[in-house]
Amino acid sequence: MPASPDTERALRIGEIAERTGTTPRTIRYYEEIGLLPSPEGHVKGRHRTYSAADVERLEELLRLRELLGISLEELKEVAEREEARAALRREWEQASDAGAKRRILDEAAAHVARQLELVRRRKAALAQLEHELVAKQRTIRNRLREL
Amino acid sequence: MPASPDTERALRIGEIAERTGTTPRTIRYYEEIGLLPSPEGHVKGRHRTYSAADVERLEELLRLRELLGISLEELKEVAEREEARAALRREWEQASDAGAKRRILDEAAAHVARQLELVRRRKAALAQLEHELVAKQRTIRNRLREL
DNA sequence: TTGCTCCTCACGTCACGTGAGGTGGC
DNA sequence: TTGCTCCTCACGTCACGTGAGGTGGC
Repeated sequence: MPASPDTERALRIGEIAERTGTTPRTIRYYEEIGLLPSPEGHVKGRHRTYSAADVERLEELLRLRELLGISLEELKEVAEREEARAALRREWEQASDAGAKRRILDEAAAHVARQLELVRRRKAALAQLEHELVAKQRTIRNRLREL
Repeated sequence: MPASPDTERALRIGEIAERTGTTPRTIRYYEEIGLLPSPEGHVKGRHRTYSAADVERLEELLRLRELLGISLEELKEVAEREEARAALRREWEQASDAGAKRRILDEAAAHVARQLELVRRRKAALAQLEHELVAKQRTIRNRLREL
């Protein structure tokens, strides 16, 4: 019994689905359209196994989808950009001079700025809606007090 | 030429779609599934006409859908509840004693409270995401300064 | 070995998009 | 009358849901 090292636990699709609040079908579909990579060492017909890192990546994607309401096609672009930047980060230490480093950081900054922009616009719209609801609530309470 | 009274302008489906940021197809679909009422005096095969009040109602529904991500089935329930409350409001002045008025207001308050709850939960989730992005941004800026 | 959960088709569904072919109204 | 936009089918698509029938692993 080689015994999984406990630090890098292998999760089955049902477990990762539950942890991320989604379904196995959704995860397989995301894999099918290329939004998620085929999990490490998966052979057709056999069980998929996922790592804790996979949970985090999926969680992140689902959150962007849920909160920003972006399509899977757009989400794919986001994921690809993040993957590209992750690859760059791995080469970071050894290869790059200061100019290259600056370019990588500039790109990362632009990426984060784009997402922040979307998040803030949504937040503002929600705040507007909230204010309107609070105003309604006040009106109702005033009328109740008048009775 | 009777000339439209200008206060209650009749809008065509393309116009109301543009004003609410959606498409004619979506509006017809909402009508088809009973989310929107068939517009006042519409005969099959002939043009639909909408009022300014219709624009507001649709805008409201689209906003809830967009920002809260609720299904059309749930949206239908919301719309029906609002319709019922609007009907009650019209009867408000003449028929109801203080007890009935209180019940109507209590129901309205509960409705608004439910929506506020949803809006605030979403806002909190977005705020969390925003904070994480801002933290990332800070990290990137610090690294840039170190160059 | 028994029960799970997992697997792969494959068809169904929700919320529209997109023509096709035809009629209505400023 | 000419050009729009509108009309009603009806099929297509995106993002999965839901069995059907079968195999894998603690």
